[in-house]
Amino acid sequence: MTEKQEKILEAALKLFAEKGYAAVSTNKVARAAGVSEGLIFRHFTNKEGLLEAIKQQGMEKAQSLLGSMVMREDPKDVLRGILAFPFNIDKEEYHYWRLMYALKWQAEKYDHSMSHPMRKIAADAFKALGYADPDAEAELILIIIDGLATAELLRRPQNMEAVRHTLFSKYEL
Amino acid sequence: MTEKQEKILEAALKLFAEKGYAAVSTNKVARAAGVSEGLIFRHFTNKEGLLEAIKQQGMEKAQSLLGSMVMREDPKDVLRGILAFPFNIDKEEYHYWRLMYALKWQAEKYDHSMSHPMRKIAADAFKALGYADPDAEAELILIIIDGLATAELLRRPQNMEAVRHTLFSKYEL
Amino acid sequence: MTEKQEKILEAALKLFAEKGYAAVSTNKVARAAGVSEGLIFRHFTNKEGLLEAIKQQGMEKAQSLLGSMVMREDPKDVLRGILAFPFNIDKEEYHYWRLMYALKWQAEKYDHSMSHPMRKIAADAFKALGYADPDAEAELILIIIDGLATAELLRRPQNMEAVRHTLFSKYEL
Amino acid sequence: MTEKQEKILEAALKLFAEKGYAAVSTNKVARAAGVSEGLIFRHFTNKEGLLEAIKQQGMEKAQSLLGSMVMREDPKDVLRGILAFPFNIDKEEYHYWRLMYALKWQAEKYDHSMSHPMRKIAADAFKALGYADPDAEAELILIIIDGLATAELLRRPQNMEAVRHTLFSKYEL
DNA sequence: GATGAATGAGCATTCATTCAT
DNA sequence: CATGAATGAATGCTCATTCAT
Repeated sequence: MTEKQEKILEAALKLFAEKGYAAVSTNKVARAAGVSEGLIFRHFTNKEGLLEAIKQQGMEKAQSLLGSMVMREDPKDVLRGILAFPFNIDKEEYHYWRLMYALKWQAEKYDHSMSHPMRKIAADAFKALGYADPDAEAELILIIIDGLATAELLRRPQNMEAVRHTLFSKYEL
Repeated sequence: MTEKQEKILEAALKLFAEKGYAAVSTNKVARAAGVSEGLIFRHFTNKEGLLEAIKQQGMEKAQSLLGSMVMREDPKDVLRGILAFPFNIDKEEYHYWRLMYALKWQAEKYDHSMSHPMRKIAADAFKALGYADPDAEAELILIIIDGLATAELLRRPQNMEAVRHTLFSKYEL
Repeated sequence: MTEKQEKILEAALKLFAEKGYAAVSTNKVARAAGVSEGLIFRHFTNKEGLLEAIKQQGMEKAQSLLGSMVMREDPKDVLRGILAFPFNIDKEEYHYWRLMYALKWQAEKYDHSMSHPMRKIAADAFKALGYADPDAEAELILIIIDGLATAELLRRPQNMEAVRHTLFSKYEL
Repeated sequence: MTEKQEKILEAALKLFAEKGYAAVSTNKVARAAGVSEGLIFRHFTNKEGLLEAIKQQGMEKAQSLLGSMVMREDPKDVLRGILAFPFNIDKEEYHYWRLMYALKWQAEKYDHSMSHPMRKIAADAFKALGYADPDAEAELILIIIDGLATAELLRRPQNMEAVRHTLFSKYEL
């Protein structure tokens, strides 16, 4: 991965996240990256190839995030870890998650299977804690996480700490 | 509103919701509506004007939805009404809500103030029920609704009824 | 000629003169005339038909102008009459002459034969006054008139009265 | 300036001069230049940018023309130089001057200040020759030049040599 | 006579992509 | 590896014109 390749990925991620994949031209990406337009195609074949590379890069980040959750033994710790995600999206990852969430809405561009492993982990935790319907609880917790991440990525509400406290109380965490 | 005008709105709503506003050309809208491309501009001035007309149309639906929630007296009924929304998105409104949720991610195209009134209603209900931090509870419930609507609009999970039951239990509804 | 027909001609003349025939759409003409676009075509067949009608209307004005020149007996009076033209373009005729002069530059749209009769009249006057080369003098005077009209229509120089005096001196008028 | 850039400029100049700026589409320019339409915009940004580039190119020609007039010492030589212009528009410059004169009639597209320096030079010459009203004489001579150029560019009268002789006699040149 | 909905071709411009250098 | 000239299809939009009412 050359320096210019990274510049392109960085610029594309930022622009795609902010304006949307379809609304950003390769020309704009090239200019933002300080690179000739042709270079994008030499390195990534396609505009879509560029998107794919960005997704790949982020998938790795997501995987390591997921890894840290499974490691815990105490099921409450697992839930704490899972629920912590939307409250801890740091600046570096902000653009990436914004793009991933935005892409969800664009039909062909998104792979919905990504959240499957997390659902399994959550269900196991709820089962261990003796919840009545662990699968539904897992589904709900994933849904809540999506809601929280959406709020964090789009509106950045001021009282997120209070929300977090309220939510954690409901699960006695 | 002529017949062709409605055809255009209908086709545009469907396409914008499915593929995203930026990814759908006016040409495609015209063809889907069985109409000449020029007619779109005669009636809606702009591609953006077309979007605006769609939003307008949906805003009215949303307002009547909101209206029915405020009318209730029992705060639990209010919460039931609010939380019922994502479970009751019927076919007719499906495209509209998908578009609205998708547009959220496209910066300039979305007005975030839309959810303000609902937040107020929810906070009042939680206060009446003696919840410790009604504002945080209201924020959380809006976030959960966003998560639920997203799930319903994008993935249509099979166990939504179980999720609904699990969620309502948490609020003793 | 109905009232609306006249409104159309008036509006078209003004717009064509100010912005140029090609740069003005029939839509703009209709709106400026307070008339439906279709009406233009009912009355004038074509956008070009509209232009033709305007030219026709003006041709009549020009002819009556020319007529008044021929009537004089004294050749100096004839020259005075001819040369007076560019200094006496009144408001009502301003738009018409601006359009005619502008159209000259647009190839197919202009009939150059219009100035023929005036050339003849001028040549006769110069011959009567004993000028050495009456034909060349006539050609020159027509050219000067074009220059004067151009100045008057485009730049409206402040010292036109002085110019007029200077010019008339040269011909001892 | 690549070869294709020059082809575009050349073709655009010819077409704009013959049919008028507004009446010539970029598509026609591209086809006449044997070039893809997109290339016009890569090199000149705009259709207007293309016009601007043409004007720029011609302005330089005009400047060198003007330069040669100021150099003369004898005021009669100066006048001869100035008046010679419309009689010496050679083929290469023909299209350029036709375009410039045509643009005059299109309001926003023309900069009227271009003739200012020439007016000053002419006025100085007439003053040196003891003419009664040098400013009016200068204005008149510019007007005559405009008339002559118009005739030359639009009608190419056959007896221009005789006209030239007649005119020069009036100024004893 | 008059309207305005409707059309299809054309417009300036942008786009993703290719390729010689 | 990197550039930037070049392309052709597509885009949002405007145009002159038609036609049912």
